[in-house]
Amino acid sequence: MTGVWLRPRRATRAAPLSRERITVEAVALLDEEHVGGLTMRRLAQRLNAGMATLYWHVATKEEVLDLALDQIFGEVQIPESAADWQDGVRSLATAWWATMLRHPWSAALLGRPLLGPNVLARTEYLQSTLLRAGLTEPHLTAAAHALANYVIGSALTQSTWQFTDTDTRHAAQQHLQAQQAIFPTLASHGHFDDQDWDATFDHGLTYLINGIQSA
Amino acid sequence: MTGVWLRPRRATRAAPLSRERITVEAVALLDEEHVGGLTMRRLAQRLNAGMATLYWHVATKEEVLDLALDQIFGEVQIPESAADWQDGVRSLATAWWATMLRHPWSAALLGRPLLGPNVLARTEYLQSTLLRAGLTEPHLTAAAHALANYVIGSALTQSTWQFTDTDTRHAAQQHLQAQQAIFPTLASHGHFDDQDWDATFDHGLTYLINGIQSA
DNA sequence: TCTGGTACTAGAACGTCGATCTAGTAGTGG
DNA sequence: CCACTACTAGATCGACGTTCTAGTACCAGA
Repeated sequence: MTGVWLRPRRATRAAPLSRERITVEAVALLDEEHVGGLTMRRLAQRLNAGMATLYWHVATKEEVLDLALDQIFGEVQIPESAADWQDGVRSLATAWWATMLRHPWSAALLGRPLLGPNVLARTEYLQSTLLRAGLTEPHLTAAAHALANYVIGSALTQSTWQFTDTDTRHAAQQHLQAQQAIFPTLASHGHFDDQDWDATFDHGLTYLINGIQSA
Repeated sequence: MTGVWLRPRRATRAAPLSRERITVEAVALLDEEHVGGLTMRRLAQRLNAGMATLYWHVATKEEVLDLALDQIFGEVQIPESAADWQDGVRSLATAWWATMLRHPWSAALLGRPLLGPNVLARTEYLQSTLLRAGLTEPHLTAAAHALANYVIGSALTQSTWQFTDTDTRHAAQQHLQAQQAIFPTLASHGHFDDQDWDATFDHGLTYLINGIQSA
């Protein structure tokens, strides 16, 4: 070769992989294809990398899921100024719930300890808000867990329902109607009917907050 | 051969498989080895059957999980007589929660529609109790879902914690202490400390019931 | 007593997964 | 120029969910 200009540029390390890029791509993949669609192979492929490259940055698939889960909790906006603690708690809980529904796969991934920085920051806000509201033990712990568990449970059942295709939903309703004699209340009050989930969530949250307030 | 008594009994179809036996064995296997331990091969082996035999009775592994999940909800005792609706609701919710913790894998399986007969029967009790208490729409739906979601969320977070080995739990606590500057409330109030989970659950349930009552 | 069909069974096979192994290459500090 | 670290590709492994092939036991009817 006679010179730099003629010699093909050495394949410049294309786009070095990083834990951040993996996390972002994992979230995108999960958003598009849910939990079952995330395989290490597909993730590596989308990142234009091989398997070993992926495993260089990450020990297991579980780690990828941990990273993806904490990543989306970063979207939950922490209230900057709230009129009172009820307002702050309500804002955080609602934002948390909305984020999980925006990434419905997140509910299916919850069976793991949540220790990422984003989760901790939001839990810290929740607990400190309740503390400033004057709650003491054991109310503080109980209230914080109750609120978190309510949000998690709501997001889980709702995103499950959201993932169930329309045919199955209709079949479920008919299944219930057919057994009207056994489940009269469920059948007549349409437990599985499509409904205003936002309002139902907010309603339940109000019950809980009021219950905490008057304790 | 000269007679029935001397002729060896035709290998009587050893122990014909049934959906019930599969369900029971699946629950046992899940109890012993959690979700990851349940494979169709191992399940078939424990039933002294081959793969095709298992798939004759059941279409997919998902079906097995659906059956196992509904099976354990049969353990939840439906209150026969309750002093008032608060009492009935509290009994059901507590029994539900306790059952899920007795089978901690159940929380990880929740991301699926719950349409089995046992689940429906308990949901029917919950909703009919609230109806008899005088709740009307939209309170009826909101309260029923709030209670169910609280139970589910509590069982999920708690069985997750229960599955986390002691070392990891200690590491998590130290992790939190080390970041005391960032998460002061969590660090000082020991959000991840071992605690009386029963009391915490009951406390939160009281908040919710009181909130519903005064609505 | 035969015959066809249904209920049920075993074992091998297929494709894909998470994870690892082998075998490197680009860039950096000495 | 050399060794070292950071990083990469592709083949490979064992296990999984599921399906295929090839039956066997039993029952109803002829």
